[in-house]
Amino acid sequence: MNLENINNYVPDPTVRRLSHYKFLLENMKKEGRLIVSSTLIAKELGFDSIQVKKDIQYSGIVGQPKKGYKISELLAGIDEILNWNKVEKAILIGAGSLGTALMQYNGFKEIGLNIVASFDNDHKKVGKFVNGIEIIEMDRLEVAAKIMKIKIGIIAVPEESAQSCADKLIGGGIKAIWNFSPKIIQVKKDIIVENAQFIQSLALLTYKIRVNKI
Amino acid sequence: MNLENINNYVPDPTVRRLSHYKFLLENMKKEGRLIVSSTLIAKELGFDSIQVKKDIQYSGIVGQPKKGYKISELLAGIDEILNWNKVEKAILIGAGSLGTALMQYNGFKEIGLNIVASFDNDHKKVGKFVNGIEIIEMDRLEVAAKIMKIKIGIIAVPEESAQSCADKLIGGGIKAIWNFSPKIIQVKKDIIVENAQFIQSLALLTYKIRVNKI
DNA sequence: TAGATTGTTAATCGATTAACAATC
DNA sequence: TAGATTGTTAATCGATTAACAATC
Repeated sequence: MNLENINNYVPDPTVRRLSHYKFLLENMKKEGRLIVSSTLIAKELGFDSIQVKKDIQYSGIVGQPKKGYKISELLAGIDEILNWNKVEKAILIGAGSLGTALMQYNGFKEIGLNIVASFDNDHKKVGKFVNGIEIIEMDRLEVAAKIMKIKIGIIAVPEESAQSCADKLIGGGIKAIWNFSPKIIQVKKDIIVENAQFIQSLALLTYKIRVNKI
Repeated sequence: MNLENINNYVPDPTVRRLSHYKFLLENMKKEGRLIVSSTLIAKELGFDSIQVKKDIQYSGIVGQPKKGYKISELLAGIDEILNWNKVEKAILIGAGSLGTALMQYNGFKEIGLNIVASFDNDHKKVGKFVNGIEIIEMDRLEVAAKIMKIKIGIIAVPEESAQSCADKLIGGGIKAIWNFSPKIIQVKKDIIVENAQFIQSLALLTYKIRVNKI
């Protein structure tokens, strides 16, 4: 473990929950609320209040006994941990239905993820724009990624081409890959890979259906 | 904990990994391979071989020392655990870009999830078909769900309407919800909810980018 | 046989949960 | 004040990892 980062370590389950606190707190802020207790967050999200308190500890934000935490401070703390207070450019591979859905989703900008271009090898799609994002020929990926100094690549292609896409992204200097294909990709260990496969999530759902005899 | 199910208990992280073994093993089967060792599975997926061995134990499948496990037996065991050997009907709410992507994806049928209809309150979309799936008026959801005896509902609508969609699904007799909206929905405790929010996954990616100073 | 792999039990690690004093 | 909530330390729980005999 890297000693320099030891104080920044946050468990993965906590990171996942923090993303939910973010959305809840943004809504509360919009409604004009200023202070929130761990009890209320827990109640709204169906979590345990002790767990919420523990999660908040990682942000370093301190609250006031009897009152709770300042929502603005909590939001700033969460954005800091999740790195959502900086804008990061990303490119997307695969302008199929899933890729299109990702381009259409406007929520990414709010948390600092800016999809600047997409790539596809279907010539019918090349040159078109989806939600302001151009679809570019696949062959130009590596050069474009290098010129734009992109660090994040998003893979939204079928299983068969996921590995070759990952190789191209890495060839283009990408450091982090968000993989939506069901394929586990092989990369050098200095490349960060996060799998967003919803098949994993479906496996949990169908497993629970069986166990609960529904 | 339910004693009747105690022998069927499988940890969530194992369930997630099993879904990956499934895809890897299906590919190996296609290539004509009959036997596989935990070492090879681990190597292909970047997992630990001891962990793979442990995961396989949950399926009850026994292997042969020195040789490994029969791929066909492993696949049957995984399908059994994940409940992927039965066909389950599901309905989808929200025929936007994400809903469309889900309807276009043909991989669900292979694991027994059959999306039989989708619902949307946009009259321009109602009556159209996406990949053979009809888009039906929202008002007809509850009655349709009851008639078709649907147990699984998929939510692919914006955050604001996620809760009301969940209520409608439950009103229609649905027992399990696969939620793609960033909203944590409130349900009675006998309803199974699985969240497929990719924002959670993005949080992990951007967190790792910060910690690794990429 | 030798060596790789399985099967199983034990040790370790880390996240969750509990407990409780301090605080406003 | 009384009581709810924070902050922090300890206990528990469960998943991962290690160890090793059994096996072909």
